[in-house]
Amino acid sequence: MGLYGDGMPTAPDVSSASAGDVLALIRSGSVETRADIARLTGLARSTVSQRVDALIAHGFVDEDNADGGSTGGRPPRRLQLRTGEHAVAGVDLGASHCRVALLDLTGATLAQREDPLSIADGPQAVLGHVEKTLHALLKEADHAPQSLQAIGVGVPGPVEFTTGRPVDPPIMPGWHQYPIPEFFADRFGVRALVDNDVNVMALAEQRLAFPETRYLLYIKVGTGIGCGIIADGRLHRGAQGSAGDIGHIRVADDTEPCRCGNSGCLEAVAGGAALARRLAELGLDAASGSDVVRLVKSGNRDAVRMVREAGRAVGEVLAGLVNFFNPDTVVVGGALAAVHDQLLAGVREAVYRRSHPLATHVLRIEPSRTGENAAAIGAGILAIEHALSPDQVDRALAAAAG
Amino acid sequence: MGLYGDGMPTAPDVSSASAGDVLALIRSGSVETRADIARLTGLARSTVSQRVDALIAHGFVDEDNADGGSTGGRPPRRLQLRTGEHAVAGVDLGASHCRVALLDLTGATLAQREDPLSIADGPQAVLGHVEKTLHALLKEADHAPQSLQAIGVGVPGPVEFTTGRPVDPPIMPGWHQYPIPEFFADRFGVRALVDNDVNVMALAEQRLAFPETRYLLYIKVGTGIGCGIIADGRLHRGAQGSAGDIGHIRVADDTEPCRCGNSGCLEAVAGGAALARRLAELGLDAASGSDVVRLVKSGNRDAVRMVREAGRAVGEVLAGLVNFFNPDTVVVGGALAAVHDQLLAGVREAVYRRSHPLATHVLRIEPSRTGENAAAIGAGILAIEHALSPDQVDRALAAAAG
DNA sequence: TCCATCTGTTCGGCGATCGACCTAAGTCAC
DNA sequence: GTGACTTAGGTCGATCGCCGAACAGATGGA
Repeated sequence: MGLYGDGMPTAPDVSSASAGDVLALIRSGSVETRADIARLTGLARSTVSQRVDALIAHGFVDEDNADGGSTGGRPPRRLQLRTGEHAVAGVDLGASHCRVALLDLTGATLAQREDPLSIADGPQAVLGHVEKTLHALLKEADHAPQSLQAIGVGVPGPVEFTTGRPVDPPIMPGWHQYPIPEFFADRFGVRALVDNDVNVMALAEQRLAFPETRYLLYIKVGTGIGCGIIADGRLHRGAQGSAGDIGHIRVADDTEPCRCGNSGCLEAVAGGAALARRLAELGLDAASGSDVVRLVKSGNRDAVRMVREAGRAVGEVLAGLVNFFNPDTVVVGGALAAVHDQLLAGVREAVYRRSHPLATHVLRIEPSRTGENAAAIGAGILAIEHALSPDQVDRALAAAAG
Repeated sequence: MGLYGDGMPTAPDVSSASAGDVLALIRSGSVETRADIARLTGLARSTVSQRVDALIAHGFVDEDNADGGSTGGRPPRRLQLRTGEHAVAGVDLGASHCRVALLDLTGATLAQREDPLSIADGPQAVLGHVEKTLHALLKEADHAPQSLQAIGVGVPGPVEFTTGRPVDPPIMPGWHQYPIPEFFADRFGVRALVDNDVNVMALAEQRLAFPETRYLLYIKVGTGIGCGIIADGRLHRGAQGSAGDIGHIRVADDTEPCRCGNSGCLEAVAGGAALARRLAELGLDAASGSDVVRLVKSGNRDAVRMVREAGRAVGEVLAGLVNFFNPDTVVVGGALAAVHDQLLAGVREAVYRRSHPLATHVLRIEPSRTGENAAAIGAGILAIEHALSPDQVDRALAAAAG
């Protein structure tokens, strides 16, 4: 079973399966041999072979000739996603860093690199850097540029997903309406999918760590606070693509002023920047969320208390979202999740106190299991799922045939 | 253009369209003639005719022979959903009422009836009443029982949609895990779809009043407060089917005790029952939400002020949900929406103060446009969309052919 | 060694779809 | 009016894709 094991967003459709659908079945791990496919889809074995042959001919599938696991008859030949030539890129653009990862089609990392880079330098500079880095990674992994199938990009601001353009991103001056997909189409000739960074982190978390869940919230507690939403196995982006913007939801009973002009915003109460500022006011050496983490790890009482209270504030808001959205899994990530003992205790405490029993009955609240390149991998997953979508695969086969 | 005019949840898929898909196109209003279908799907005109002929033969489609609207050539024959023999039922079970509506396949009401009936009488008594009522309505509308295609049911509590069974419904004693679909399958031989009443009201509102929107929240402010969620044109039910349960989200700065054991719950602050109780404490004659409405309409100052404040409380919570979910339309309905001038003013005030500009930029907050039988119609729509789903239609044609 | 069992391939048959051709039924220019 | 033009829809042979039966391959077990 591969990375996308049993828990594809939805079990691929089964009736009158096209070649692309067959590939989805193989990729999902629900079938391993031609005979499996015939049994599951109801297609004739001859038809299945035809589909599989086409997939093999175009390099989508590999046949593992050896080892069958016979059950008293001719041993089957195992099929699996071919990971040879193809690759995708996942790009994680942060406020002050840029991470680029080259992944094979199973999601495994072939090569990756992180550099400090200010997003405020603007699209030309930042994307130019990505372009150079990606070429370097392709060389490092010994892949031809043509092997690149698609590119996923996570950016720290709201994006109109269908066009891949940032819309009024607060911390990305110069990026408003910049056509990121066109930039990559011109350079690499492939489709680029652009999404909010928290969204792609949620995607990575669901696909890699919780493949069996279909309703997941990923809360990122870093400098600010955001939320990625997986509904029915797919990313929920909302009407304008700004869904999950929970940093300015008001926390009950708090009047902390926020840079947005309101007061009591979750971000102003529990965001890493706010905690650092308040610790600095106490005379401690803290300028950012990572300083807060350092202080907590060193056992500083004020920092521990503050993070715990931040967890409660997050939990207070989250309790409402759990009632509203009814997820089965909540994942807490971001820089502050590095001290998740303290943070999660506060979150759990508040959620279980305020949410309905029906909603919390099977609810899991867990720390993020994906590492620091979650965003890059999530962006890569976006690219993989585009490149291997049944539609896309069928188009590729039809184009090659015609 | 029919009830489901331009704004079906998603434009029906177009590639290699089956007969069911063709029907979906006709129903959505995106095509009106055979030639339209051929143009839109890319199918050969002969194939289209074959599909349409089958649909006509089985009574799904009618051909409007007259009037074409020629554009210089032979005038086309218009196609439309046949509303002749078929019908569906929509059942709205409330705490103390039962409404049954008989609808044709466009969603038009053929006959309907409402009776006072306590849901606490239990499933046998209540569903027995529905059965009798439905037979009476079929007779009234001069329809044979076999013309019934499906039944939709809205109940005032959480439901596991796939099985149609209520789960721990607080105000429905005796209904926990009761197999409602089986009851109707035994009596009428058709599929019954059971959902929460607020969900079906949201569905009715979206399909009838806001067909072009895909992300809608329907807030019902009645005795309690609940929310129906339309995401990407479909009902969002969450992991356990309890999504939208916003009555016990905490309102900032309020410590009103709630029957759930917590304090400051939205329902305890702004629910009709809570308002009535507080008005009664002021010496006014108020026992329920309808009394509150009466007092507001008669111009009672305390009642007006209280409803306005309730609107603010709803808006306070809604502001957070808008940031999180990013809908393009919010509809406020329920008994208290009868005085929506006061209620909506409070809601809008709070939402526009607390929500992000990006999320509120194109956000509409409007009173419900559907009347008091919204739930019954919404339940009926659930039934219609099941009966006319491409899968279901294809199955029906295949069964008749075989 | 031979049979049962399971996998995968080959190939003829069949049904669905296509598309060329034809008829129907209107508009428009003159 | 009349005929050219345009668009809608039907008819029918050709074609393509899928099915399924027969066959070949490859193993375990009697």
